[in-house]
Amino acid sequence: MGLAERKAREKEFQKQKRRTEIMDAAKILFRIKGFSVTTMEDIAREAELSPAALYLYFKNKDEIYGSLSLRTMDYLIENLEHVYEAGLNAEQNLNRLKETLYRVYEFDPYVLLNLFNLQASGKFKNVSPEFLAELNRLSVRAFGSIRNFFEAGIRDGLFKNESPAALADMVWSIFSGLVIWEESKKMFKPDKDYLKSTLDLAFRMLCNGVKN
Amino acid sequence: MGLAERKAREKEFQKQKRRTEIMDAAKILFRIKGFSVTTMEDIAREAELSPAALYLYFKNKDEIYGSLSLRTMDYLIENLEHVYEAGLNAEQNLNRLKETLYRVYEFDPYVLLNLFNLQASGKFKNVSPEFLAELNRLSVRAFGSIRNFFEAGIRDGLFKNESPAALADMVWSIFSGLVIWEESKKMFKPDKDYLKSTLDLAFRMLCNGVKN
Amino acid sequence: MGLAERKAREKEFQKQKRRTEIMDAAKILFRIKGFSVTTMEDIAREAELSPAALYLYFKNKDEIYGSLSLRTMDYLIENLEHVYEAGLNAEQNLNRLKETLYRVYEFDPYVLLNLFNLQASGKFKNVSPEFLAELNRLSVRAFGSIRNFFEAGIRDGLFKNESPAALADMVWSIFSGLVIWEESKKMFKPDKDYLKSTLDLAFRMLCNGVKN
Amino acid sequence: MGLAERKAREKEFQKQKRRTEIMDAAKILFRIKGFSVTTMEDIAREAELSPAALYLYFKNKDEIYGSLSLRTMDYLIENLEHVYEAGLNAEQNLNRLKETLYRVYEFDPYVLLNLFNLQASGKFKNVSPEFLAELNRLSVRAFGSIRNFFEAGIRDGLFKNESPAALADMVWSIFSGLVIWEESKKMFKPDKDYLKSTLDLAFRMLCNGVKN
DNA sequence: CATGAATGAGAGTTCATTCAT
DNA sequence: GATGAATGAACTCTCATTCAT
Repeated sequence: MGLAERKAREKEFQKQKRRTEIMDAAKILFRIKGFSVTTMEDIAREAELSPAALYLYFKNKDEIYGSLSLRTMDYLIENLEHVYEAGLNAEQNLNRLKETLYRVYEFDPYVLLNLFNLQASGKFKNVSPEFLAELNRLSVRAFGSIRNFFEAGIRDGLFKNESPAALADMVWSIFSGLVIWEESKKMFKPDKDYLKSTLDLAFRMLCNGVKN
Repeated sequence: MGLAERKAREKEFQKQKRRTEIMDAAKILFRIKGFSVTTMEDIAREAELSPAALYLYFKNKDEIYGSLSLRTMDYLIENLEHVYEAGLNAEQNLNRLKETLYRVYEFDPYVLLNLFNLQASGKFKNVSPEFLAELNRLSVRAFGSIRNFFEAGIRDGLFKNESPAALADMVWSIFSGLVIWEESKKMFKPDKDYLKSTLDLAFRMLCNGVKN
Repeated sequence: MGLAERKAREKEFQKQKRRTEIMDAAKILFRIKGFSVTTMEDIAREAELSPAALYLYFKNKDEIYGSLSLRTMDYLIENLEHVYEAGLNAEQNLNRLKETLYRVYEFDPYVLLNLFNLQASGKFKNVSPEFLAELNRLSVRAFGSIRNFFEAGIRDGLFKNESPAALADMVWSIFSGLVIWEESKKMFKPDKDYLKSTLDLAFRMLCNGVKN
Repeated sequence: MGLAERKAREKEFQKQKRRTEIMDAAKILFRIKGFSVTTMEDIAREAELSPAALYLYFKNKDEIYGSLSLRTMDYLIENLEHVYEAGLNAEQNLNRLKETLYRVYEFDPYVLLNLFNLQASGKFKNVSPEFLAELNRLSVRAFGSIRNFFEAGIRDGLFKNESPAALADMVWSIFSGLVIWEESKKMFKPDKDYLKSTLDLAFRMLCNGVKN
């Protein structure tokens, strides 16, 4: 009993590890080359497997992308859930939001961007409606968390009385815009990382604009 | 000479017109479906031509994308060149910047986004180094215009003494982030256009943050 | 008017000719090798085209098979419709039926056999339900023609009072059984054609059994 | 010697049992889906083994099919060998033939059909010439048994003086034609079994035609 | 003995691109 | 100048088969 069980767990663990390896390989390539330009062979080479092996772990290419998106979404939601902390002031809370967004960026800098863009488009032929619905549900929830952040802040008198949804739109846009822009600059000077400092600046400006 | 010349000019004009038609067709499709998912046949159908005819006006698919990018870049630069106007206050000048960006967005909402992202990537196999260099030159110049805007504003005491380049980064990021985000929302509710109002809000916040 | 129309007709004719060439190539190969073993490249080679060219004339491999089946079905129905002729005796009418079946065999010896077998199976992934329904409709009609033949013969007192449907089953079975069997013998001795003589014998026996 | 030998025999027995299980699994699937559409994984699942295990008992997929064919052939020959019984009349003897064929059909309704068809075709890449020769030898022998049946009947004055080979062809064709046709009807109405009754009818007609 | 994991070879299909007309 | 017809190259995906464990 003990042995068989441990072996089974070991197996499951190995399988998950492989899935993760493949997803990480794909993440890098999708980021560099884009989804439809990245071939299964590219991913396989990056993951040091044969193309056929990928199909042991994912049903098809779209599912790799899908799993990647869901994973990032989960991470995003998990991190956004408890950002706002009563008792802190406007600066401190906005800072917490900034740090959270930056953490998510470090986890997966690019998939996030295409996420919303892609979920409703006809681009994916092989993705199940269930998956799309799930993705949609998660993105609504993630966005809702940011909106709640501002709602709470306004309620507590920290922020100006603007529409929380509009503020959430704005923060999210600034964040993703920065990611795109700084990522593209990295292509010329791959070593430097401007994101952190530009993000700091943006939140400083934003803070001035939004706090009461 | 008169006749031959006029005919030649007429020819040239017709050719340019066709090129424009093709580019406009491609612009729409790239925006909706993405570059690599859009086929030459799609473009041809949209432009009411045969696929083969496209090759009379462009060397290949990448060149269509390239021309599109350059055209947008030209438009962007032209519009950004004289945004800052001495004698106006911070609000008024930022407003002019906002209007300009919005105008450019209306001209070409999507190519803009991928522009920087794509220029250095391996996505394009058939693009000449010359083209890439040209694109690079233009984007540096466009970005420089925004930087100049802030430099002038700071010199005139309108804006806080932040790094002009960082401010330019920020404005450009906010703008492109908003476009992506609002475009993706359009996929769910295609009729509404939130961009204008979110852009207004963002610039209002920004103004509070940046003005002296 | 005259010219354009003639050209259009010429075009259409060429297209039909190509479709026919492809179908004929496929027919030969499906017969020799079977459907799923025959590759698109096989068909292309036989039709002296590139594999890609096949897709200009048929949506996919299944559709080639489908068109082949429908064509044969049409031919079968057309031939079976007016076999029975009042005023002739049992021998003469059965002879007419035999000749008709033989003619159909010469037109398409093998597709016929798999036809019924395949129409209800899950073997075809890419075939539209409409197509399957059409195929079904045609096979019911073809079979009905043979049943009608016996009904009429029984009504006119030529044949014994057996179930017409059962007699039709029997005739059709004998025919297709003979085709399989004689075709398989041909594989060893490709030059001889036993079908005609075995069919003659079978109908002679049958005639003794069925006539009044 | 006793122990080692018994163990060896036990081993051999177990091995044969497994082979049989695999063949039975394959038989079912080949019948339902056809040879080339049935995958090794399908067979393994049906036999409750891993795909790799199949290769411990058979060299490859073709050999599974081959063994299946040989087994059916053996059964067929064994059953056909002593059908004719001197002293019985035409009806009774034909009845015995009919019952025998039906028994063989119940043993293996489908492999039988393709058997002859396949043996000489290019469908099998991995089948040894020895196997094909063996299969050929068996089918000649099986067919010879039916021919002998009619030879004996004609010699005894039971049947008309037709070519025994032609009569054998006919009987075999009718039988296999009926099986195909009734099997394909089963796809629409899976519950009913018309074969027995249509076979009865056919042999009744045949008997009228062939008996003296 | 049995299998999970892996893969090479090849299938169907698509599409940017060419070229004779 | 314009295009219908054709194709080579590449892509996604499948599956019979192998092999370390």
